[in-house]
Amino acid sequence: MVVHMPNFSPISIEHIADAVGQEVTIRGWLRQRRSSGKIHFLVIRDGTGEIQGVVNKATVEPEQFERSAQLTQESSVMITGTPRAEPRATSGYELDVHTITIVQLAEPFPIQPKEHSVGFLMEHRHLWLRSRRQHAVLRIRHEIIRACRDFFDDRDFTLIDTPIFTPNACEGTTTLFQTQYFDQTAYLAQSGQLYSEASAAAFGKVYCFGPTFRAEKSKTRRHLMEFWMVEPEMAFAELVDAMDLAEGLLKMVVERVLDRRQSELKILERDVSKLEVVVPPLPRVTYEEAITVLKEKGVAIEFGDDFGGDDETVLASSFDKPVIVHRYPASIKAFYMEPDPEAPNLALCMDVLAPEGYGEIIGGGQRIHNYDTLLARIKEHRLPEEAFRWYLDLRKYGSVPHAGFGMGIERVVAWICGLEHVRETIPFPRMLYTLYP
RNA sequence: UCCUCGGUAGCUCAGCUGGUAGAGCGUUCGGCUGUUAACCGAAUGGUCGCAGGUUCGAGUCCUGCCCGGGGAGCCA
Repeated sequence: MVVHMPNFSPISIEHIADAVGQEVTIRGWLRQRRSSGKIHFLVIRDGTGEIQGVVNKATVEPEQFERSAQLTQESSVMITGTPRAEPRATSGYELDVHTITIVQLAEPFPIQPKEHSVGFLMEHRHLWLRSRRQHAVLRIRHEIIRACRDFFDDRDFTLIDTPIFTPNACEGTTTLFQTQYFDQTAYLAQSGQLYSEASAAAFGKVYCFGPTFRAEKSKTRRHLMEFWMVEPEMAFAELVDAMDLAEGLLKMVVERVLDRRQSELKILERDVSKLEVVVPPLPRVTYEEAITVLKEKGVAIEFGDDFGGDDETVLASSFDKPVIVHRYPASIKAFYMEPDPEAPNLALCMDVLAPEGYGEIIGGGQRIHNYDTLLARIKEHRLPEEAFRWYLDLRKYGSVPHAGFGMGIERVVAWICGLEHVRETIPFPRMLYTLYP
């Protein structure tokens, strides 16, 4: 199949403004064709943008006009023509088409420019990715991931990736995907944190960024079975350092998307004023204060209860930016949380709740650095001591206070894009009972 | 695991107290020189999720099962 034309180098549609008046070739797919008898309008997308091509029967070769009449939705094409500014076009530019090369004439495309059910679209996720909305969401996802990496790289964190096959539960509470690792049982990682703690003692400031797996049968708009998490961990750091870091990270992520992805936010019809207010300082409340706020709003909750999805929404709606909630009761948090020296029943932990009901986007805190305290917690939680031998070792050889957190990428993307459901924030979502495509 | 809603044409849906299966979009053909989910005319389209049952007669009523949407718990 020929995809190179001898005399023209292809240009991407996002740079079409630079080529006004010159003959150029674009390579892409036909989003839509409209016809008015002797004039055809071809909407072409190439992954960077879209442009309407005009094929005028009076000015093109008859065989070119015939060819444009045959084109079906999503046919792959190479189109040579001259771009010009056009006030009637939605993108501001149009292409006067001279020649059309059909790379492949597409069969009838399942996804039409009309409403479809979520089930149908998910079944055709591999094709749905071509839509304007999905394209915008995934470009914003990319921008968010790039902002996270830049944030940590700029602050001298070292990227230390953690394993996906693990011998045991990191936290022991959530359900893990079990698999065979030759002749022994292994589990897919639910967090890189414990390994990041080891890395932090070697590199000082580290982060890991990878997929995590939870086999919980959660069926809500906030859950996926496979999702991506960025997890920084810092040696010589305490709870307040983790909170400061989280605040800085969120600031940078939101700033970057507002700065570089305005057109995508517009496609998604996101109310950007809700994002523009996300500037430090973020409100910080203790768990106890949060319980008081909830009680004042009439929520039936008592000190010691964990927040449900609705509680998080009520709490977050009291603020117009993400809110940091810290010092939860140790009893409802993971075993490795450092106890508060001023109130040993509390943990030096924090969660960040996104506004507008998007829920917990960050969870973390300060880790136990004392050997005896950690061993006692492992026993209390009835965790297999042998499996945690290496983790306990970290408390024997130069242990220091250390802290970090994990940020769930899909929830952040859902929040920033203003989406109803996290399933659109990842190219191929893994959901309860849905593994195809 | 529990609660709840749904499954009818390729897609989105309508189908009343049981009585011959419908529309729009798509597709095909024809018309139209500025369309924006174009428009106009014609043609095309069905194992009513599956299996039983009630009935003269079931898309419609009953039972069981399968699949999907939304939510709860749990979590990021």
